[in-house]
Amino acid sequence: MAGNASISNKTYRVIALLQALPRSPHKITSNEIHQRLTSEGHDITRRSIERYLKELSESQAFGALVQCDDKAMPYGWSVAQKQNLSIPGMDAQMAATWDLVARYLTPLMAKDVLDKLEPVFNEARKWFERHRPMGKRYWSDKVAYVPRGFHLEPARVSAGIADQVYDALYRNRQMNIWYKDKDEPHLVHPYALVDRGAVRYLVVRFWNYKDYRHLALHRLRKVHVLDDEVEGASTFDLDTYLQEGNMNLPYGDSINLVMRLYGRAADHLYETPVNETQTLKEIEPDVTELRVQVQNTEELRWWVLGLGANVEVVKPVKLRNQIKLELGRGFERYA
Amino acid sequence: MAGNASISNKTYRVIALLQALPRSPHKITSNEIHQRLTSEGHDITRRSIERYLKELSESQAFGALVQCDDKAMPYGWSVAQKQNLSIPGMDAQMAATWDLVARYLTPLMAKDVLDKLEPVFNEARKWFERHRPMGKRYWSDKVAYVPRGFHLEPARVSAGIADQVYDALYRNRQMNIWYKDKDEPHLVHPYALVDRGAVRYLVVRFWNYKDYRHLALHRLRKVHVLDDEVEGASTFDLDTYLQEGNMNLPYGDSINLVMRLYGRAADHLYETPVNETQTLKEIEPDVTELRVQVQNTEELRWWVLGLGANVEVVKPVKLRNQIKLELGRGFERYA
DNA sequence: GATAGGGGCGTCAGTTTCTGTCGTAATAAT
DNA sequence: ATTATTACGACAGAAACTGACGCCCCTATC
Repeated sequence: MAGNASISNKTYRVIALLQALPRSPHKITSNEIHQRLTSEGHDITRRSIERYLKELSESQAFGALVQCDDKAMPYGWSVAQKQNLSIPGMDAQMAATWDLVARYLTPLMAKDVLDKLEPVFNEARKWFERHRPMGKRYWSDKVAYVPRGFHLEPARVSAGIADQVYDALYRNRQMNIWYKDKDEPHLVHPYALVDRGAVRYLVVRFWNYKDYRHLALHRLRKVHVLDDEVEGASTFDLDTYLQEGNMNLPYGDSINLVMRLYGRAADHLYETPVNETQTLKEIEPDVTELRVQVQNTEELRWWVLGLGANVEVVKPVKLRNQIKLELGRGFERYA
Repeated sequence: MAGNASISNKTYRVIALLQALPRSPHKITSNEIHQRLTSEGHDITRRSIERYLKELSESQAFGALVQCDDKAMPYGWSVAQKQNLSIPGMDAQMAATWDLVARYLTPLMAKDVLDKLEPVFNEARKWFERHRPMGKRYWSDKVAYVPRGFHLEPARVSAGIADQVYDALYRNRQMNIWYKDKDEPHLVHPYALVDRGAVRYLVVRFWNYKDYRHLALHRLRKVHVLDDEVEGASTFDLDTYLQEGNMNLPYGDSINLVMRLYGRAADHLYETPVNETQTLKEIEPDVTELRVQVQNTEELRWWVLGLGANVEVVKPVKLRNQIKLELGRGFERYA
């Protein structure tokens, strides 16, 4: 034991080892683990690591947590696909929370992202399974999540593509991409990722071009990450890029909205205000006046239009006229 | 060592111990841990557990993971507030995924739920911190999440209330609640939780009443879980309850919607279809016909209205007339 | 298909560390 | 005041862990 804080305690070594393991289908050799642990300050022989791995993979203690692919000779070790171990462990509250998170995210996020979260959700599900009160209703039968708003299907991103894109983005690497049905790869420099809920866009610059382009992730057929660095990565600033309106995002001027709400239309705003600047005043029976400072965006217009005849925009006049015009033109469609 | 699979391996014992620890501010005594591990099949003395706890709380290995409250005599052990340890450990993909999940959920979920997830998000954040490429842009500077739809603030639920409600619901326990500004507690039987995004409702029956009521979680000021069982918990069925329209949820008849979309309004439906029954056909230049089978709900009408003059509902005639009427009445507001 | 470099694993013996037991002092509970 | 619990130091036998070494098998490369 040299002077530094080298750890010769099996427990710590094993936990560090477990943390070094990738999740299947990725895998790692005992040699790589050895290097990694050594670089983390553990003073340990490779033999010990081999022993730990063997023991863990044979133990039933945490249910086939550690897997070994011994088909090819440098064995590949990994954590089983769906297994997960959290510290602190699950309890009722946490399992309920994960259950809720799963419900929230399932309609919202792309499949490939959900797949990554699956092991955690699975851990929560298993907790319920194990602690299921006999003859009683299951937790998930007691909870419903019914989000507001109309639901559209998220675009599908093939497994593995997103991983590589994230990797390139994270490590500032150029990449070759096969886009849509083009056969030729294109060399691009990735700068940022913009998630619009259903669709994720990658902000890139094509080789030899100056301008930024936006690629929808689900249109990438194949990706190959290169070793060359992205040029100018440190000068690109996503915030200002978005603020400049480059992606038609809902950034608008701040306006002081005054709106009349009829009937029960205002009810939900008491529970869930637009933001903290909101004030509501009942100016006559069944008529409530909303005043709030908001961004003047496309989404705001959707929201107002969606409320239909239950609302009337008073100010700003410009927005009032826009809404009026839109309603009028819409009505004409049906004439 | 008796005949059964009792585990006398420190590593496994310690991991089991770590999983038995609650997260601060909850805490557990060494005696309780002993009971729990024993019931899980570990054959171990309390002394060993005490030794493990001491060792873990003094070790720097996982950064003050285990805490001890030694102010009062049966010491209270816990996992530190923000600490978390996942197996398998973080990698770039997973950290990026958690970062994204945090972005998705932050505007969506109530504060108390987010607090529970904080340690995981924190673990991801720390991973980025540790693997930050020198002088390079931070991961979170490369990613933006800009959800579609107009954002309303989720209602606030005080910390601890939700925990107790979940607990009562999970364990089928009656509870006393202090609702809104009423001073008196009410005895209720909780049956289910319905999450509407911004607001969570608890389906309960008040003591001595037959009908079900809905309580918004953020209106509960205080909760006291009792030891008495909920009556009739096993006969209550949330699904049918909701289907019967008891909560004005967006469950509607299935209809075959035919709609004309003008200009670029149809574009996003190619990327993010309504559902798998959707078909799109360009019937004339700049006019696309959408056919899809959907639930005829309030949210559908919001969506259609929100699209304003860019769409025209063709069928069903009933919906067409509703939309027409709504647009007409809306327009009149501005006359 | 020969050969070299690794990788996996059996063995061993010294050493470390782990464990249950017991005793004591301090702390809560009654 | 008295009783039950708890924390913790000490100890010694037992268990396990470890690094070293060497053999054999696999794989890649020529």
